[in-house]
Amino acid sequence: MPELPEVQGYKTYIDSTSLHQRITEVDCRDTKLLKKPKADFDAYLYNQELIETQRIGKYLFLKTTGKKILVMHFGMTGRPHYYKNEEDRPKFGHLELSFENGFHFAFENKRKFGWWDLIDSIADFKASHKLSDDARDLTLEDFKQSFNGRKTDIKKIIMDQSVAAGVGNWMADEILYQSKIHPTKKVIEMTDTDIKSVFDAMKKVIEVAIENHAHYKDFPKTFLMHFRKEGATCYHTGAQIEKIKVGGRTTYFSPQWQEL
DNA sequence: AAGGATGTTCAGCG
DNA sequence: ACGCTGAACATCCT
Repeated sequence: MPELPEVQGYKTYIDSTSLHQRITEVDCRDTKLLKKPKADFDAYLYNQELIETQRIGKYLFLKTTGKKILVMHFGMTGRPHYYKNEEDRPKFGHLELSFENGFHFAFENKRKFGWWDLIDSIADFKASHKLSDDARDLTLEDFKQSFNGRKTDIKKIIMDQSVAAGVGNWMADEILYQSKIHPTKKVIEMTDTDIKSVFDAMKKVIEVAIENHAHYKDFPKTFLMHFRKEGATCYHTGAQIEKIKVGGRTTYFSPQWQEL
């Protein structure tokens, strides 16, 4: 689930539930999800408050009253869940912060690909992870710049977090469907017009998805998400959606709509 | 019930 | 040094 629009929703959710409350406990059911020793999380979070969040791509940074910034990545199956009663703790809430008001912030993570870390600087983190500006804020100039010297498929490029932070597998398919570009189109063969249409589609997909709270069923009828499965019917051409692998990732596209 | 999964990282190769 | 590929990661869901 969590690509840029989902994580944006998580940010809004956390902002409206979990800020400005003293942390009374840091609970960890599986230390593999922590990039630093559990003792560090206790030392830097206990008795502190979350004060502000910032999202870059799929990463969420939580500034605290303490000396460190808490970073979360939701992996493939993560989401936050704020609750009060112990019986409501989610089954896969492997990490959790408890607050003075008796509520808990659970970090649900079914497949355990998500993690927490503690860092000093968002700018340093962004640089060391080679993250581009968040795709929502990215300029066409920077986007186009990233294509220089690359010889691979367009889908791989837009999923590259150093090109457009926040774009993941479903968004990449949606963006290419909206821009009528074939996922294995080599970027070196793309015209400026092609690149701009991908860029514009990316912006559109991001905003539409955020407006609809990443709830795919509410997306416009013309969005691939409604028929993003093998053999489903393309809204525009009536042809069958095809499934292929691009850069190791399952990819859905509409053959006549997105011609090579 | 085996295979696939919306992500990231890293080793290995050219 | 850089870009690309494929595997690994841990585990649940279909």
